[in-house]
Amino acid sequence: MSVASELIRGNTETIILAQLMKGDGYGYMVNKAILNLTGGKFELKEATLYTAFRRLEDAGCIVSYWGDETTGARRRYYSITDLGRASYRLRKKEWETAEAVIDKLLAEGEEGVSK
Amino acid sequence: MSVASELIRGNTETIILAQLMKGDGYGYMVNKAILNLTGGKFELKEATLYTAFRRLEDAGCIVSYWGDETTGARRRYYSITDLGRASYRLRKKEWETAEAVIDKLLAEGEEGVSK
DNA sequence: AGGAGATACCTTGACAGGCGAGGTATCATG
DNA sequence: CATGATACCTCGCCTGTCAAGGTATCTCCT
Repeated sequence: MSVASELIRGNTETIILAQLMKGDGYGYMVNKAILNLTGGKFELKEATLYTAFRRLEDAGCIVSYWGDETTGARRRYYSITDLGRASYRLRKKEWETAEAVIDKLLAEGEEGVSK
Repeated sequence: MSVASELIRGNTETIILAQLMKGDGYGYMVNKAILNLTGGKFELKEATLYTAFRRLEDAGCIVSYWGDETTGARRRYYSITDLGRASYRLRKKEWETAEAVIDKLLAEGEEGVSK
């Protein structure tokens, strides 16, 4: 089952930050990494990806620089900042809270739920 | 920690369906039930709640009828349909898939992640 | 030589869900 | 008779997603 993007919404920036926690990366690479990690179940659309990078940079969570490729297409690399690392940890906690809440609420529909 | 609504987005209809799986209910009651279940951590805003009911009804997932209260404010009750029950189960599965994917992607940011 | 496909970036405009702010009406309590 | 709870509804804005379009480079096949 592929993943409904409506359910990912609000997590794209955190997902990107998680990738950058491992080291600098560029857009296309980050997207492929996500695609591979999820076994093809999920992929950020380009427009979504680049607008998320833009928001993260505007917020000071990441900084960017052009790579010095002498061959092939140019690459804009992104590096996570201290603010970005702190933001990642906060967002992850928020996700875990939301996850627990939704799990609980959705379980309400199951039969035989004991009090 | 309260729950960022951006992270709940896309789940409100499923949350409502989960409540209606337990029996007919009206808007205000459903919202209070959610508030209580989450210990005040999460509450649907009225505008969100009623537009979600409208969408669910348009989609044939629920049907509504006016209660016959002889006192107090009038109540519009909602009843889940077979289509709604099927939709609930599907949406719940989709949520579980999304949850697993996001968990995996967010774990990427942790240190000491082995290959 | 030339076309296809991968790599790599970007922007615009539309869409959909959430919600602030406003409204209506009834009832209980102080 | 004012306040707060109950209970419903709508309008218009905001924000994140994404289809569709664009640019440019490189490799591979024919």
